[in-house]
Amino acid sequence: MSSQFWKPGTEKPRLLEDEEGGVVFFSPSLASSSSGYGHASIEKQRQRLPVYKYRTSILYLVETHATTIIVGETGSGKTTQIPQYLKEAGWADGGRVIACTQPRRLAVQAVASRVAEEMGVKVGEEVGYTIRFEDVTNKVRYLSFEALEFYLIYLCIVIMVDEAHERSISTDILLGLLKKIQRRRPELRLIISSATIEGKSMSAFFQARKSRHQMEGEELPRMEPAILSVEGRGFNVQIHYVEEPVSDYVQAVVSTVMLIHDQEPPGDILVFLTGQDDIDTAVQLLTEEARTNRKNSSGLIILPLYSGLPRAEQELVFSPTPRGKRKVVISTNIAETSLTLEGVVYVVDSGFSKQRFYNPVSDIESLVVAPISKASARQRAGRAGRVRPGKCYRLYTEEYFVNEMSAEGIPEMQRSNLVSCVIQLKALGIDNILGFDWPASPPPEAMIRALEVLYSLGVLDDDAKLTSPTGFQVAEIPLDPMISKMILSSSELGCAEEILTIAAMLSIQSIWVSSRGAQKELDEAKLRFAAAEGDHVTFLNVYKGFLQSGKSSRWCHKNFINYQSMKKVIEIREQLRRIAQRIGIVLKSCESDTQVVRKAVTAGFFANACRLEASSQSGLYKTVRGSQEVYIHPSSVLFRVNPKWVVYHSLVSTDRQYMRNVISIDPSWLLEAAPHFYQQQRLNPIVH
DNA sequence: GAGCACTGC
Repeated sequence: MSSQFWKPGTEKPRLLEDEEGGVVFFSPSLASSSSGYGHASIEKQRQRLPVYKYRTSILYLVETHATTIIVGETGSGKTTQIPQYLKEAGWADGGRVIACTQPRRLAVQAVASRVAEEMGVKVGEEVGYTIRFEDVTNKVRYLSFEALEFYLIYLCIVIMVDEAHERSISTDILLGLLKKIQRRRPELRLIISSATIEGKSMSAFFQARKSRHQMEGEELPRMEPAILSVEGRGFNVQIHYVEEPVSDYVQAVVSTVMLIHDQEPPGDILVFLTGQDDIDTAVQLLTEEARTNRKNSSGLIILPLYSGLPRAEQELVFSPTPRGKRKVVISTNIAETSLTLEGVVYVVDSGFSKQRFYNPVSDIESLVVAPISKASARQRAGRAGRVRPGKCYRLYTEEYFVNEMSAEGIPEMQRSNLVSCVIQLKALGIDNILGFDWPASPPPEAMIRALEVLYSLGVLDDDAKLTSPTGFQVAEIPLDPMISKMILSSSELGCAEEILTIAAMLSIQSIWVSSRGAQKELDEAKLRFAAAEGDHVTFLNVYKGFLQSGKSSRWCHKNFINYQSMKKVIEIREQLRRIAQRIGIVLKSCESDTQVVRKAVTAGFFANACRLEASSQSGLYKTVRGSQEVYIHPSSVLFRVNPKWVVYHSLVSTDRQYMRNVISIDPSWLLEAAPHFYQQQRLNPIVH
């Protein structure tokens, strides 16, 4: 392999889409290695990608270093190209596999098929992918740690962890695991790809390892990570700051957008705000402003963008801007990483986003508006430079950006509930959870809380080992352990068919069409399905109705139900049913006996039991466990009904703690479901 | 009377 280094070039790279996706596996090459690349035009296109001129350096660094950190913003083509370079250089020869992980599954197939196309093969041949419930390569899914290790040791030779800067829980687990595995298998090469310069802390993480024995004359890569910077976006973005801090960023957004529209040449505007509230307000203000105050404002097309938006409305932002018009998209963070808008030349950055925080003491996750990091700010700005040089207007001062804004966001690991994370590690056979070597350690309180919850569910035993069979079964189900426990209990209670429906319904965002304009109609539609027992039973009614309609989209429309969501529910339910069957769950229906359904829900969610305060006129509940003050969410069918005892599926913590998806229960079920958790004396004074 | 964004053993 050549040891030639790349020398900085002068040519500005042409901009091409950087794909994002899930897990791409390059299976061992069966066909002759490089003769399959028939399309000269594809070759040319590949060579025009910014990453191409780093090809030699990347191959050299991977050859000589155990870990290579590649820093570069999107648009470089690294996701699609680097695995191909490695394959062309022979890394996939001899039955070895090159793997690349991605944080978002939607685009996984997209990357895989794009790469397959470039290589002139079919997906599943030399290029494959693995996402939830779907494994085109048939190599990685449902493996225990031993099997995973086996897989990594004997098949994977290079693993590229893409978008590592996002620091999601799964990325951090993966990084911790890979470091562990690499110690035992020094020939394994890692590529950590990150959009931010945090490469340095990543480097320190992979550097800090115990020394290992190296055989005399053994050819092993250097252990200290290499860092390579790859240029990404094609066009400069000029940054503008405000001179004084703004007091009302929604108002500031409105005036900035109008300013751009008045003074700047054509080009779409992308605005980053925090949530639906902000966005709707801004859209309204801007629409009004455009209508009344400005003469040339007829050319503005103002569109909101957030994930809760109905599909059709979401798609409006992708329609090309008509000549003579200017599109203004007012978005949440969804446009920062998940969606890419073409044609954006101006970005307005409020400097805030909604972020999740977790309090392990109260066991409550909350969503709060918080300042973004520098890394985030850069990512937002970068969205202005995709088609030509752009401008980014930051609604905060330069002084603030330089001196006060934190360099990186807080890793998800340090601001989340960790039950799923702990069970995942346990399932991988990692017993010393508290001693696991994380890229960023989670708060010990959060770890301990997660262990407690899993213990109370009967998933872990006194030695914090997975119980048999419950623990192992729960670990097989790719859902929150409380949901999994609910499914297991439904087997004994004879209502697994119903509970699988509920589990599928709970695992998607919302089955209702969100329509602020037609709120009344939506509420009325909901009433048609509303069950006195609560939201879970209401889900069963909706599901039944959907099936009876022949899975009709018209029926959904008529009833304010999101057809896309229902299709997903059917799909997820089918997948869960397969898993349930495999782990030995008795798939029976309880017909219309809703009591057993509620008992099964209670068996998983007993920790979320709440009692209505006797004196409360306002629907105030307190959690049985921690006496937290909570309220039923206005979207629940039990809103204003306020049964005495309920369990909830999740809490939304805004100005108040709201229980979402609530079901009424009998308190005696709590003792049945978790006698160790609710000792007799804790409930007695309130039961009677 | 109210919903940042993702994923899955």
